[in-house]
Amino acid sequence: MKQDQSGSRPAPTLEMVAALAGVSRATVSRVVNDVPSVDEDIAAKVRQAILAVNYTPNRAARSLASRKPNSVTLIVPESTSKVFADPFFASVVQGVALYLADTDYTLNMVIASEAKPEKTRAFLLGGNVAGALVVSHHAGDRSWAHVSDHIPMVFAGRPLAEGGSYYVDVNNEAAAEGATRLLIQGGRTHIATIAGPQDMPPGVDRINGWRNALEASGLDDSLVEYGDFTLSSGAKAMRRLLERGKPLDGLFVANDQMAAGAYTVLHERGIRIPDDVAVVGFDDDSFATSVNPQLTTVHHPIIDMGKKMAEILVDLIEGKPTDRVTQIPTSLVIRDSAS
Amino acid sequence: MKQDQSGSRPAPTLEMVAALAGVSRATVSRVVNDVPSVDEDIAAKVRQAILAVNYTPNRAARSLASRKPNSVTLIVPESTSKVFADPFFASVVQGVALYLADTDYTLNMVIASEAKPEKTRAFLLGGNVAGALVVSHHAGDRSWAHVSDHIPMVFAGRPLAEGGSYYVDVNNEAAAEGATRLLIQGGRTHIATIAGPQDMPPGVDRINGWRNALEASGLDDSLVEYGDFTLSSGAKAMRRLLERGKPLDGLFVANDQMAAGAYTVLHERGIRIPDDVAVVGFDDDSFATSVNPQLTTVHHPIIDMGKKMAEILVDLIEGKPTDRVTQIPTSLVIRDSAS
DNA sequence: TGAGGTTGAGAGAGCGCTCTCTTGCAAGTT
DNA sequence: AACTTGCAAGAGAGCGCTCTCTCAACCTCA
Repeated sequence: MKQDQSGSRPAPTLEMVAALAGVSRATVSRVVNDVPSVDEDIAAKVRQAILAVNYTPNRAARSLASRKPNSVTLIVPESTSKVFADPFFASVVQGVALYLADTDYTLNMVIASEAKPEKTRAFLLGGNVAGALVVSHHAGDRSWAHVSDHIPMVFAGRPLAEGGSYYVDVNNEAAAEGATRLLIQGGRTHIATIAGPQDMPPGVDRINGWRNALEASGLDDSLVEYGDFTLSSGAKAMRRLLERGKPLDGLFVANDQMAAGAYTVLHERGIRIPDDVAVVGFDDDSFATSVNPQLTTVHHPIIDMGKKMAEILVDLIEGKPTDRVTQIPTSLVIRDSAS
Repeated sequence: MKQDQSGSRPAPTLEMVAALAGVSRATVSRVVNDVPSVDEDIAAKVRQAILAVNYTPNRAARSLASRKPNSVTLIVPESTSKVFADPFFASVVQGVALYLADTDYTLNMVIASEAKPEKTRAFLLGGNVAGALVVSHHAGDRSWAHVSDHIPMVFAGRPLAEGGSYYVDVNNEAAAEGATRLLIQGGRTHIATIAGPQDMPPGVDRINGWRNALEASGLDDSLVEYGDFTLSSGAKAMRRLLERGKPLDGLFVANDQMAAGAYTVLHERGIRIPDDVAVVGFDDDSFATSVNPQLTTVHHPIIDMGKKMAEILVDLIEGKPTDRVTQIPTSLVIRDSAS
């Protein structure tokens, strides 16, 4: 438990391995980097020496010598980080970290202060970072345009204003349409929606999907109320929907958290789910299985999204041709609130 | 939007700044590192040159030359990362990142694969990292003992088996005791608890706090049921509590998520909160304000915890004397479920 | 005025790697 | 036998910094 390691022996270097194996530094470097043109006998001897001294390459030296950074930054705008009470953030990070674990890139994280954005920008442009991932509620923020001229960047979610940036997203519109179609197929004819904010791409896309499905079946699409993706806003929207006094037997909610809010109001009024009103949510987060009856919802594969973002970023860094927009497939999880 | 920057001019170096300012590289280095013994006129000229070429120090070179890493790693065991549906993880990261933003350390994140722990260990011991923070459900996992002999480490939460490691935590026991005392002061005399798992320190400490408060007032402490911190386990525990058929007018729940589960059962049975049963939770997470009536709960300052962890780690790295255990103060947030 | 002291800037040797270039050697060619 | 080829290993020059050492310039005081 000696936390003081001031006097600890320094980490073994390439040089030491070379000396032990009786070869040159260059040869050890070749072995470490899997350069094929090394005699197998020699390579074996080197590998043994590496194990013997427990050698690990020094990343700083490597980065310096090769003239390229070996880390990738995940940026979370400060305002966004405050809102992350949902598992979205943790899951994206998880996906990203899992993918990068198998590469030579290290993941670092930055909370981008809105007060001094130059600080983050300087960090990114200082040549210390090979690329960046942005997880933001205001995806595609124009403020990153300048940065993305210099280093590869990949965004989580479709930017509100498409600007040629690389991003990965789920097909919110198609998924919402599918969810609504389930309601229609279940025989529901008065289908409302609690939509998300219309200044966020998922908010816009999900309501459009709902509308598409209704139009395709010639159903009424006037039963719309808006929330802000929070539980309480979902409850309020549900109340407003009910106060309209119109018939209502199906409900598509733009995320599970608002659906949980809607549930409380429905329960209050003694409206049965799914008997009186069938409900479909979106995201398949912890709320979906927390509520009773369990929520039928669209599964949003966030970890996969993180993985894909990392994959695309690495491809970009290494100059591989890559599609600018990537859609991750969703699936409808049928539980008890609609089927 | 040119993602291809292969031909972009290289980042400015110390050398370039020195040339522009007409001084030596060493002098620029002094200015950058705030060494006092530099003539103010010259320093001003250098600063101007730095601005002119938009110079940012190369972290790899710095780390190499100074022979010390400039990054700190946040480790999340794979098994833990899967469970992080709660905002705990995101908040700790946020706190850590916020603190480090004002230091010269960069935060990097690793998901420690349980399958190949040597990989993480090699990374940490390879001399590439100045220190590490561990956020785990099984805090104080003995597997880190070897690592902490070599680099400073700080854990989130008290390890189950105290082993001399540095950690920061809230005083779970005292906080739980205070929460229970509120119930007693409110005149409740039959106070139950839904406790957490007894193989996790918060689970143990919180039930102990509850018991302490009851004993101090000579009340019965037999009304205990256990959950695993999930919503559904809270509901089940509540059900078991009610099935005992004993009088019950107060309830302390070891976290808000289980409290939310208990709520659903209480509502089902028509038991009024707080009129029939007053409820106090723990954590003050999003569940506390999602439920109706809003939950009186212990505020768990997770962001502060992250900040403190980072602060202690940096102190450790820089050799400053530091307390081994740090308790972050909690506060009781009085809402509607008990007062 | 000159010895000794102080202060501030420059010189230059690395830090641990990568990578190009060169060298040495065995095999193939005439 | 003298030559060219081909290929694997070594030499050595950096990468952009830090930091110690050295030295010039200026002070101070007898």
